[in-house]
Amino acid sequence: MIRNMRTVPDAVFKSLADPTRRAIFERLVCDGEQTVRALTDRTHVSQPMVSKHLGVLKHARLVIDRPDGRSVFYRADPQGLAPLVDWMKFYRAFWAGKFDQLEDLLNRMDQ
Amino acid sequence: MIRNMRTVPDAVFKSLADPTRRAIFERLVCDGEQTVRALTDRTHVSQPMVSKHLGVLKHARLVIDRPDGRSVFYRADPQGLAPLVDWMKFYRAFWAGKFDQLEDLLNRMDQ
DNA sequence: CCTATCAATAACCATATGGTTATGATTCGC
DNA sequence: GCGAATCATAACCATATGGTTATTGATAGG
Repeated sequence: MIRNMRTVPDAVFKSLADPTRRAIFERLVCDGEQTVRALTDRTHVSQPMVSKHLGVLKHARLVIDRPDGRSVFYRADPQGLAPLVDWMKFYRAFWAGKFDQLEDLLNRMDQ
Repeated sequence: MIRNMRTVPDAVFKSLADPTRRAIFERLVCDGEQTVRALTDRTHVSQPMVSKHLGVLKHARLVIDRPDGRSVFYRADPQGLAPLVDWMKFYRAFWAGKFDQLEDLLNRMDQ
């Protein structure tokens, strides 16, 4: 349980720490599978940078790539957020009954 | 709603990206309020570094400090995780019914 | 084929970041 | 009051990181 917190892949936290990278991830979530080109056209950074960011996201298993011809399509992978959810679960369990505010927040997640 | 994703404070994501900082935060969660000294004794880094990390966590509103004499006690603030929860909520809403795995994970958060 | 397009790599740069030791500012115990 | 303890800041260093502009390696199209 507690050991879980240590085994959480750093990669996920590090990946989501950069706003540009989050923006790319959000774009993939909202607009679905897209090529590097399409993503580049919608960010303010260069194509190589987009490729780099996608590489980081891929390493963290937050996105999945699908090469097709000379294009490479990327899509968000929901399972990639599992480590984050597990990490939150730990705090929820620990704080249960102690801090009502967090409890409320997590309850509202279930609306 | 979608705008929420942009207004999420970077500070929280950036704070949690560093493993040493997460370790300090986890220590505060598990063991409760502690002085800088106590925290320093339980990490492998120097006292100034612990102070710096605590400064970052404090800026992200993940911890609260309480000076007392020459000691300064720090404790974790549950509300500080709210931005993270909101961010997750967005993905839950977006993926609801689409990706069962994430749905299951988030449902299990409510046990 | 020859060229244009696409994505990844290389080479490079500036700055942010995590770490250190030294110093300062308070406060406590004697 | 004086020395020791506690924490923050300063000064500094090495490396990681986000960014750029070439360049390369494929593939698609005329």
